[in-house]
Amino acid sequence: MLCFALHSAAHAMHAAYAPLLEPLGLTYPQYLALSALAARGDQTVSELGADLRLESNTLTPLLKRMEAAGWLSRRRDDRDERQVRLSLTDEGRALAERAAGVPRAFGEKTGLDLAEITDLRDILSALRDRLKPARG
Amino acid sequence: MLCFALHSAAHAMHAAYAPLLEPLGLTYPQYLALSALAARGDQTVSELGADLRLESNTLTPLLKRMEAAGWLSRRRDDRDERQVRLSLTDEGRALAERAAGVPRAFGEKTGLDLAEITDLRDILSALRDRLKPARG
DNA sequence: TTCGATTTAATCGTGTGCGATCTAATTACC
DNA sequence: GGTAATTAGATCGCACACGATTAAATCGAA
Repeated sequence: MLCFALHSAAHAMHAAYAPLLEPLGLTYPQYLALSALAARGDQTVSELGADLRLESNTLTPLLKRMEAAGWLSRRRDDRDERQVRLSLTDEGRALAERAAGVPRAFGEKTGLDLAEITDLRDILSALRDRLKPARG
Repeated sequence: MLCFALHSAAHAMHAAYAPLLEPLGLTYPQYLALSALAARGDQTVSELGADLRLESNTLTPLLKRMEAAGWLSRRRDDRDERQVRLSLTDEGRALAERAAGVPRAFGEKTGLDLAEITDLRDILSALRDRLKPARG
């Protein structure tokens, strides 16, 4: 069953990430949001959601917790007040830098070499996009 | 980033399964539990947890919902009353049969051929076991 | 220009997941 | 045989994740 292999591998990946993120005070989805904002700069909630494949009903409470932690600010856009613009605080950017080493530490845990990691990543990304195109 | 590819592929897999399971009234974890019990026969909560890589704090409420739906029974073992034995009802077995076709329908959605599916499944299972050995 | 359609977040309810803790039952050891 | 250690589930609190709905802002067509 491919489905269970995929499910349980993602599960194990989560478990492997947890001890790496726990010292930073981050959950895995928070880490993804922080990294996306650090990589792409300020974004709206929907833009971030398109990147992470998450809806506002998931992101809103997650982002509020990150705002309460002092890592980002949420402000209504002046031009279009329906949109909420997200920007990392200095503290958030500093945390993102500290978190930048985490994927390398995870890569070592996998026991795969760089080529294997790249191949697997591409296969999974293609599978994801076939199952669920971004913004669709 | 392998981690995001894995995370988002599992996410997309979930989304692809949902419309297949919804007519049966099953969530994805419930489908896994039902399939495991149908395949392996009666099990205790910990045995099922070892298969699915889940703890009792996750399984107990899930199994109670499935018991309330009439798909399985939970009974303390006579020999060792710490253990709870799970067995599918007739209704549960019938549902498991109806659900047996779901992986095939999912396989078609992936657009992969059988060899690709098998390869990917083995790679992911091996990765999972390296990250998090069963029962350990 | 105005009123309906669309877009964007937020809110609510349900269902996982897990760490920490609890209770009850069983086993191990002196 | 009695007490400590272990084991099996259950409970609690927190954090996602999503479907459905709501509210507000904006857009568009008659």
